[in-house]
Amino acid sequence: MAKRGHLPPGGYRVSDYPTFAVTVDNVILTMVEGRLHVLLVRRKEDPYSGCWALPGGFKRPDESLDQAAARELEEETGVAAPARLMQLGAYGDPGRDPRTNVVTIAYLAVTPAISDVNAGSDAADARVWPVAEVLGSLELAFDHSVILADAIERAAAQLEQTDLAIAFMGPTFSLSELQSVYEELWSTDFDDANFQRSIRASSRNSNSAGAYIESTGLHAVSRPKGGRPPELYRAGPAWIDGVPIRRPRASGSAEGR
Amino acid sequence: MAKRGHLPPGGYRVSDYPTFAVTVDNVILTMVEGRLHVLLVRRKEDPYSGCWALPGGFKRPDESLDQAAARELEEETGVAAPARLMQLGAYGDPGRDPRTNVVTIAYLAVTPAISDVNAGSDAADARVWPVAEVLGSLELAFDHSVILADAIERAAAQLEQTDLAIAFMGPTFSLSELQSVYEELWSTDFDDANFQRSIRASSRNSNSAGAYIESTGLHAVSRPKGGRPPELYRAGPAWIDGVPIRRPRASGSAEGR
DNA sequence: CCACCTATTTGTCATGATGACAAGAACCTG
DNA sequence: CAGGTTCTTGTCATCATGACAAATAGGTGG
Repeated sequence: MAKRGHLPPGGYRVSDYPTFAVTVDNVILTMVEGRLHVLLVRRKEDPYSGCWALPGGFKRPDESLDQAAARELEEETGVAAPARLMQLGAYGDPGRDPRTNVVTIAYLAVTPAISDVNAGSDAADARVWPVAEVLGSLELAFDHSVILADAIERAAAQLEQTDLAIAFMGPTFSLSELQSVYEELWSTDFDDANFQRSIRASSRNSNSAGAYIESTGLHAVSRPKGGRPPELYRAGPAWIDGVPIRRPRASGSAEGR
Repeated sequence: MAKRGHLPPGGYRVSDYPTFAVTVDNVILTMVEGRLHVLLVRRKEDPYSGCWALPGGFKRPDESLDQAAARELEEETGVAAPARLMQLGAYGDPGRDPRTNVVTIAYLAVTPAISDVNAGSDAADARVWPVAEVLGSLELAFDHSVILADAIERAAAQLEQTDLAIAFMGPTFSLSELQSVYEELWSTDFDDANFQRSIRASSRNSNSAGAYIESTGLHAVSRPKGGRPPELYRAGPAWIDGVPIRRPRASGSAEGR
């Protein structure tokens, strides 16, 4: 505060104030064989060289934070930015980057299974990892483990409020694929019959613009292990808000993750 | 990207990358006579000198973002930081500050009625404003109108997930005071009887650690206009999650705010 | 003191959502 | 075709919610 007292009247010089580097980091979640995965890159340079990290990089002055996030994602992994790249939060603890003062803005998005991931020039490698493995044993660079944990929590919360679960799906999908998303992120186990009933109920949103999901007339091709081929659905048009399905509240003791 | 190609092997100079000023801004919401209010300060210096703005200021390198938010709030308004100062998001569009590249991290908190607000040395004035008035006619500095709108939306969403509504209340409160918080932020009108039933139901959380609210034996003193004096409640101990009351979904046409 | 007003609280009832579970349908393999 | 797997339809009891009536506990004006 003393500083400000010495300022010339009518303004102050911005150079009196500390400066920071601003970066963006992306948490890209996807579902592979019913398990939650996250897209990571292996760092090529110090600090944390060789370490796995969230794809991200420095913001430029002439772009918005959202644009920076989308650009860095594509540059480092070759993955096109999903439609809804939502801001997760800012992380700026002193010392989180050993070099200098860095504040990072974390972004969260969800995609269908990613076909090809290509490490950009800044990264030594890039691939999707099972989240359970990453949080369990893998050491991420910086405070990226914290960011990842926050992202998963946020994604789980969003499932109840928005149609985020659909973003995990491809152009068409079965209800059991959709069910696995909710079950994985909420660590719950739905009754198949009741799940279908609830989802279909939210798609009969008589009032709203569109339904949560729409039936295509199609059925999936049968798979080696057998079972009745499921009906295929697609995302409903312009579904905005409402509650796709309600998250069961823990009834007994506390629950971990 | 060309830049990075010329870097010395084994590292890079941070000075090659653009720097930013990082600020924090606080949205402090409170309820005055049943209407939502927000705490603002009048700027003393350029840019936007004389304009009303969210209380905030520059982050220092040796403090966390949370600490910076709490410090700036107290410095500029004399208001002690509420217990739960939660991060709202980062705003970093190019040109949002005419001086230089500034990224701001917005915080959101809720307090009971504030007794005394005192403009700090950086501010010409400080007081609470009705939110309806601010969003309707008052021009805020920078992009603070956008931040405020986002904050209100977030607060409304949090009402359904957490016990945030209690943070608007003083040490003891009546259920109709609590009801007015939900009604104001959700633009709804609850049936008094049903509201009480729902709130009391969430306080009988048999399993969880604590109840949402607890009954004190007391009753409020009667007021000039008459009416049965309401029973007084206090916040329940360590209520964590669950759903205090469910937000009614819009049934008919679209809704503003 | 009594009629009348206001605000809070308790109670009733019909409806709709949810959880548990049974059973049928459509495909696989052997 | 028997038996296994997965998806789908149906039933039933229970619980939460919205609408509404009525009782309670205070005020004010005559």
